[in-house]
This record gives sequence, structure tokens and C-alpha cells, in this order.
Amino acid sequence: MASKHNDIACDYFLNNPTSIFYPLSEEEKKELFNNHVCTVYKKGEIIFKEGDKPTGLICLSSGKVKIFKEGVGGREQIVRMSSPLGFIGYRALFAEQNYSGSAVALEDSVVCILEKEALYKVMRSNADLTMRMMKKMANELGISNTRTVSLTQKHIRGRLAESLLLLVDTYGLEEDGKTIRAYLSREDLANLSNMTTSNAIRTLSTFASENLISIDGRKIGILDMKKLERVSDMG
Amino acid sequence: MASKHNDIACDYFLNNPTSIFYPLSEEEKKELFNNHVCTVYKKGEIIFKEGDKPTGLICLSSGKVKIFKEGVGGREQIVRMSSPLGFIGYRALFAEQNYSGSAVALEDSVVCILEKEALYKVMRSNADLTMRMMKKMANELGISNTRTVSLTQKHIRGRLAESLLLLVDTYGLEEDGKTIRAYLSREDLANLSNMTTSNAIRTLSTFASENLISIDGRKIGILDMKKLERVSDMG
DNA sequence: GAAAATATGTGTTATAAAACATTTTTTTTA
DNA sequence: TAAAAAAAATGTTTTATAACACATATTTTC
Repeated sequence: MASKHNDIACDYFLNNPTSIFYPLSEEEKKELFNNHVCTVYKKGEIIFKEGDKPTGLICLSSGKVKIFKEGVGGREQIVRMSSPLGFIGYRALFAEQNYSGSAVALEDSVVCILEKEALYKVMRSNADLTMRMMKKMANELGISNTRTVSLTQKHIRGRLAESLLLLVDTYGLEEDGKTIRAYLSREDLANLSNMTTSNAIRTLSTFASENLISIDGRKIGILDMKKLERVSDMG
Repeated sequence: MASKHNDIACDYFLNNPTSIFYPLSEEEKKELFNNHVCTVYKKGEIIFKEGDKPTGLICLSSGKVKIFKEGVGGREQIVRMSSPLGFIGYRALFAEQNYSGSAVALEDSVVCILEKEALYKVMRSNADLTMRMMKKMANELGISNTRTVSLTQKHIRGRLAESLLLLVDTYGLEEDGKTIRAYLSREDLANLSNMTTSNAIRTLSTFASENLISIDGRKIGILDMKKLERVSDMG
């Protein structure tokens, strides 16, 4: 029998009021629940690799996950950061393609995988659910297009500032109201911002010297959100 | 009474075997047909602007359209090139947002707009259609993510080569089997490839001197597809 | 707890591509 | 068809950022 913990992870997804599955009928939820698998990933573990075939809809129940693509000479570009209640790899699933990027847990994470056939069965009989899913994807496509422009046109400072704001947006702040609730390596921060690790380090230091942020190892505090937004917008 | 021409443009969309609307019932097609508007745009005309509110699903019946975003300092980045039987602005429609980019006709174009409410009505009652639409969008999201990496990581030569191949892919070749069936300005080519116009011109000349392509004004011929692909892949 | 591996920090150099400046050609308009 | 405007072409300079090199922490592993 599957562990209680796993059932909780799946429950969390199906019954959370903010989940797109929330309005489903009990029968539909049961169909999904009966065809789910939960998995725990340790920090640094690979959830899927570019080229793998999706088997279902991966729902992140807890933890943090980066989705990235390998570019020129194996250089990594982080495409998206996933937070609890988010989907992972759903693009490839719905495009009926193999994964076009890889997913790695940035900290210990629990995912719940809704088996593809069961999900499709429910979606085919529930167009509203499908519409909600589509809305989610349309939203992400907008973010992706915006990111393309930011990453290509903004200068290093603007790109890094945008990444910091993205992290705040995705993971929020700690109780102190300033520390970003995400502890990335400088390398990940660089790969998120399309720059070399050296430049991420350097620019981070500059931001600190300008009192935009505070740095304590991987703990980054936002000291001046307004100014940081201005730096992000300026390019 | 609407012009015959307009009805043909809409018919083209609903009844083409490659259209996602093809498998609809006659009743569903009628619902969409009865709630469509067709418009003709001259070369250079704006179809919609960033910030406008979508009123329906814009289907390109004939012509060529660029979809672009304004970035830092008004610098234009072409996000996508649309060809006949493609949708325009559907992302914003399904995300229920205002347009996040603008669309301009690159040559005289005819579009058929399926009114939002009618479309939603049909989609809500036809999950298969919604799934097909979602597949289309998932596909585009993949392209967008790939483009982000290409545009940020590849060097100028790689980016321009990729753009030329994208144009071949989207619009095909003329009867001679080599001329790209799309006649963009150097500026558009640059905005598609994330570079300055000067650099697009220069790199195009270099490609010609290397016998990768032939240039005759805006008429670009592919002389060595294999090599061009290699240039694109090399970064 | 020493050794190794990994991550962070900083200065220097090299370079790809933007910015700028003209000139020439083509297209549009009057 | 002349004049004006726009697009294309090309050379030169500047600059942002990668690449490189090395020093110093910090974490992991044996």
C-alpha cells in the first residue's frame, strides 16, 4: 500500500481551492486519485531529462524545482522555476512530445504524478478543466515570450534584478519580510539570468554595495524593492 | 451582406482537413461561421497592438503576419511569424489577458475572426477541440522556450541562420526550390534574429560570400541548406 | 579531521556585437 | 521625372560581457 504521505501529496493537489482540479466531481477526482504515483526527490535529483517520455502530469506538492534546457556547448538556461501547486513537464505531455528540457529538484521535493490516460479521460469529458489548463499554459507562454525579450535585450544588471524579483514572486519572502525564500547557488542564479557565474557574483556584490540587497551566503535580502524594480525595468 | 470573399476565408479555416476545426459537427461549424468577421489588412497595417483586448480568435487565411514585442527602448523583437491557417493572438485570448504583443501584416492579408463567445461555447461542449487547441499551444510554448535559448546563446551567425531556416519552415520555398517564399526587410530579419540591422546586412553578405545563400534584394535563396543548418547548430 | 571537491570572489584580457557615422541604392511621393 | 524618404551597405569606434586565471572560502567525503 502506498504511504499515507503520498496520498496527502495527491490530496493536496486535488482538493486545494486554488487548484484547477478543485471544481471536479468526486468521481473525477477518484479517477485521478486512483491513477497517481507519488515520488520523493532529494535535493539535486533529476526528475526528468531532456528526451524522456512523459508518463503523466507531474504536480509539485512540496519543494522547489528548476526546469532548464541545455544550449550551446551544454550551457544551461533555466526556463522556469516551479513552486508547490505548480505543474512540471506539462508542456511536453500536452504537446505529445518528449521532454524538451530537464527538471531537477533544488531542494527535497515531493511530486504527485497523475497518470496520463486517466487525466486525458477526465479532461476529454470535462472541457472546463481543459480550458483552465489551457489558460495556465497560455499564461506561461506569455511569460516565456516576455522572458525571451528580457534575456536578450536587458543588460546584466536588469537581467539579474529581474531574476531576483522572479524568485520573490515565485517563492515569496521569509517571515522577516525581506529574505528571498529560495537559496540558489550563484551558478543557478547565473543560469536563470543568462550570464556567467562570475558576472552573477560580481553584479550581486554591486547590488549589495548599492544597498539594493543584502547578501549572507545564499541568503539574499531585498532591501529596496522599488529600486530593484527600476533596475529591472531600465534594461 | 458580407462579401463572398469573406465567407471563403472563413470556410477555408473550418473545412480544411489540416484545420483543428475540421472534425467539428456541421452544427458546431455553423455556430462559429455565424459569428465570424473577416477583415483585409494591407501590407504594413496593424492587426492589433500590445494592450488591446482580444475579441475573438484571429485566423490567418492568406498573407504573412509578424507578431512582436517592444523591448528595451522600444526595440522590436519578433516573437513569431504567422502563415496561412495559423492563429494570431490566441495566447492572449485564452489567457484572458490583453495582447502582450503587436501584430502587423507583412503583406496584404485576410483574417477571419471567430467571435470569442461562440468559440468558447463550442469549446466548452467539445473537449477534443480544446485538447487540439491546447496541443497547438503546448507546441508553441516549446518553440518559444527553444527560441529563448537560441537567441540568448547563439552567436550572430547562428541566430541569423536559424531565422532563415525558420522562414523556410514557415513559408516554404518558391517553385525554383531555393528562394525563400518570404521577402522581409533587413530590419525585420534583424528583429527576428535579435541583432542590429547593420549586423543582419553584414552577416547576410558574409553568408552570400560563403555561398550559403544568394541575395537579390529581399529575395534570398538557400544554396546550401546542410551548411546553413550546421551554422545554425554551431551557435 | 584531513584531503578533496565544490562554490565563491576578484582582477585582467579578449572579443562579439552594439553604436555611430557615412555613403549608396532603392522606393515613394509630389 | 525630380525630390524626398526609406532601406541597404560598409567602415570605424566603443563597450558590455565572456573568457581566463587565480585566490579563498565552504562543503563533502573518506
